[in-house]
Amino acid sequence: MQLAEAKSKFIANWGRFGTNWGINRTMAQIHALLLVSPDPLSAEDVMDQLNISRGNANMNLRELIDWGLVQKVIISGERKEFFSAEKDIWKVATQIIRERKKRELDLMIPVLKELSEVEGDKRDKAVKTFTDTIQNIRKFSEQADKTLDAMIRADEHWFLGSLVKLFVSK
Amino acid sequence: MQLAEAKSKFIANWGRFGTNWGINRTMAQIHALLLVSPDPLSAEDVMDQLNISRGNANMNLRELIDWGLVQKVIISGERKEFFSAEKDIWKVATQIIRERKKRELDLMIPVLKELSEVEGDKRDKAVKTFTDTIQNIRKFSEQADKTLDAMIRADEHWFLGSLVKLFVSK
DNA sequence: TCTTTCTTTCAATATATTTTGAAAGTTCAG
DNA sequence: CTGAACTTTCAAAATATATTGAAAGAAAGA
Repeated sequence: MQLAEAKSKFIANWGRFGTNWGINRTMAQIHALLLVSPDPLSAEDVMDQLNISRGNANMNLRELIDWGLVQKVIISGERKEFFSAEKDIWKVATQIIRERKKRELDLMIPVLKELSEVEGDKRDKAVKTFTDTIQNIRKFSEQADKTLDAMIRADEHWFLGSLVKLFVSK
Repeated sequence: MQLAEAKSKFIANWGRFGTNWGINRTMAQIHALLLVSPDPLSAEDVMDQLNISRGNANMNLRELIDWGLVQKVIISGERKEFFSAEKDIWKVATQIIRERKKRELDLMIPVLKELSEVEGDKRDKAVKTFTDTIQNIRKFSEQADKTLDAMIRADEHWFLGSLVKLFVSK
C-alpha cells in the first residue's frame, strides 16, 4: 500500500473509532492527520487535506487543544499558526484519561454521595435495593478514581512492563 | 431526599453519563431504572416510568440484552416478559469492557497491522513518521488487549484489593 | 494609520440520531 | 382454530449534532 492510501485509511478508521468515544468524527480525523504529519500543519492544510470548512477546522482544532492533545506551534518567519499533535500514544491515553476523569467521574462522585443519603426504611425492599446499588457504584467509582489517578502518575514503561505482566500472569 | 426523587436523579445522571460513552440516553436510563428496581419490570413498566413509547422501550431493551447487561426473566403465571439488570457493578464493568473490546479494539488491531506494511523509503520523513506512529499505536493496542483480557478474567475482589493497592502505593 | 493576512464567530443549513405509534407479527389459552 | 395479550418492526416526525461560509475581529507589516 502506498503512503497516501494508508494515510487516508488511518484517518478514516481513527474517525470511526473516535465516534465510539463521544468524540466527533472530524475532531478525530484532524487528530489522526496531525498524528501522522511529520511537521506542524496550518488550519489551511487541515481544511485542504480533509475537505472541511474553515469554521469546522477552527472549532475542532480548538477542541483538540482544549483536550490537551494538540498544541499551537509558532514557526518563525510565518504569520499563520501551525498545529501539532503529541505523538506518543501512552501520553495521549493518559491525557484522555485525565480529561475524562475530570469531566465525568469527578462530577459523578458527589452525586452518588448525595444519593446515598436517601431517607426511608431499610426494610423496604425498594429503598434497600436503591441504597445497595448506589453504594456498590460508589465503592466502584472511588476505586476507579484512585486507580486512574495512579495510572496518570505512572509512566509508560511501568504500564507496559509490570502492570501487563501482573495482569497476564494471573 | 425521598426515594422517588433520588431515583429520578439517579436515572437522569446515569443517562447523561451514558451519552459520554456512546450509549444513547434512553438506553442508559432504562439501565439505571432496572439497576435500582428490586424486581424485574415489564416493558410496560419501563414505558410508564420513563415516559417513552413502546417501540423505544422495546428497541433499547433489546440493545441492553445484546450488550449482556439485561436479561429477560420469565415469571410463572405471567404472560408478559420481564426484564432485570445485573446489579453488581464490577460485573457490569467487565461486561462492557468485554463488548467494547470485541466491537472496537479487536477490529482496530488488524487494520493497524495492514497499515504498518506501507511501502516507501524509510528515509522519507513522511513515511517514517507514519510507520513510527502506527507502530506506537500497535504496540499500545496489543498491550491494552492483553491487559483488558486479564481484567475480564480477574475477579472483583482482586481488582478492588491488590490492583488498587499496587497502583496507589506506587 | 491603513491594508493585508489570518482567526474567530455564529446564524443558517445539512446531516445524523432518536423517538413515535400504528400496523404487522407472534404466542398461547380456551 | 380464534381472539386476546403481548412483542416487534419501521416509515415518518422530532430532536440533536455537526458543518458551512460569510462577516466581524485581531494582529502585524508597511
